[in-house]
Amino acid sequence: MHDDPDFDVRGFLPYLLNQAAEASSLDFQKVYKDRYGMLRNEWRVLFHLGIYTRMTASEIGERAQMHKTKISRAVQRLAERRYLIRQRDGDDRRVEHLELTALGRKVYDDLRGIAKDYDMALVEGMPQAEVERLKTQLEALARRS
Amino acid sequence: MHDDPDFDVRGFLPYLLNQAAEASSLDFQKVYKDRYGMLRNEWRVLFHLGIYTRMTASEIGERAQMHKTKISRAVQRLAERRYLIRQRDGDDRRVEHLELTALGRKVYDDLRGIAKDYDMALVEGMPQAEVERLKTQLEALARRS
DNA sequence: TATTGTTATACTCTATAACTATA
DNA sequence: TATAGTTATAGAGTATAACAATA
Repeated sequence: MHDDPDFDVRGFLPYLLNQAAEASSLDFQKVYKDRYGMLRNEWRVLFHLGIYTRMTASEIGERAQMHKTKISRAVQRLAERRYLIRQRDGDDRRVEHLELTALGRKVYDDLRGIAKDYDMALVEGMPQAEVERLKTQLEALARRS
Repeated sequence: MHDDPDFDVRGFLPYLLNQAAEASSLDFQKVYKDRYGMLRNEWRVLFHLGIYTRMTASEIGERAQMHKTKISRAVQRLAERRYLIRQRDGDDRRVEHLELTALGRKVYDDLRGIAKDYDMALVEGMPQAEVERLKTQLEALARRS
């Protein structure tokens, strides 16, 4: 075991994923931070609302695999900045429906455009089919465990 | 741009990488934390010393893409636990050479064995060639930007 | 009793500047 | 002046328990 040659920890998947995630996130992180003063979880909530239009915190939690406390704080800050509005549900008053404001949508559109360019630059020179396979594999890993 | 249909932020690579990294790291994190009270950067320094036997902090920094302050603190805690020893360089007394102790190597061997099993479980059912390609792609993304 | 969302708290992780001791 | 490594500090990110309001 001490001399087991057939496993190199440098190729340990969680390690490689972390390195790749960190390196690939850095520049984009600066964009939503410097331009809009947003944190990562706020960007995540924002883009989910950008896609699904109207969601509750619980729904975002399921989709984004985020704990409710993260969402609660992200929503609060996004509401302060007038990027979203909250509407109490009429039937179940524990629930809040969330939607982007016009301003929030502008921010989303801007960031989505930048994300798109950024994404393309990351996989530059990589055949489209490989990109698709990579993303599918990452989705599978994210769901696993 | 508002209605640009050809980019779905859910497939944004930094996002997918982060989700996959986080999900895939969780269980293993518990092992080095609960069993040895180690933090992530300590595990990283430990396994680099496990592989390269004798390194300076700067060398680890280059290999692992870690800032010197992270290494400094990780080394300190590993030294406190007697997992490594530090030796001043004779020629240049600013430099310290780091090596695992017998205890440190035991810990490394244990964690490496667990990492191996863990890694295999993560890619279970995936053809070996695809695993290799995935890891190569992640290494490339980690080096980029 | 269970669920939606909030608040409090502690810990982990990162980034940066300022420092020391050597060179 | 520059480099190897340390210390201080603030901010970002996570995890968990306890809570209020509602069902």
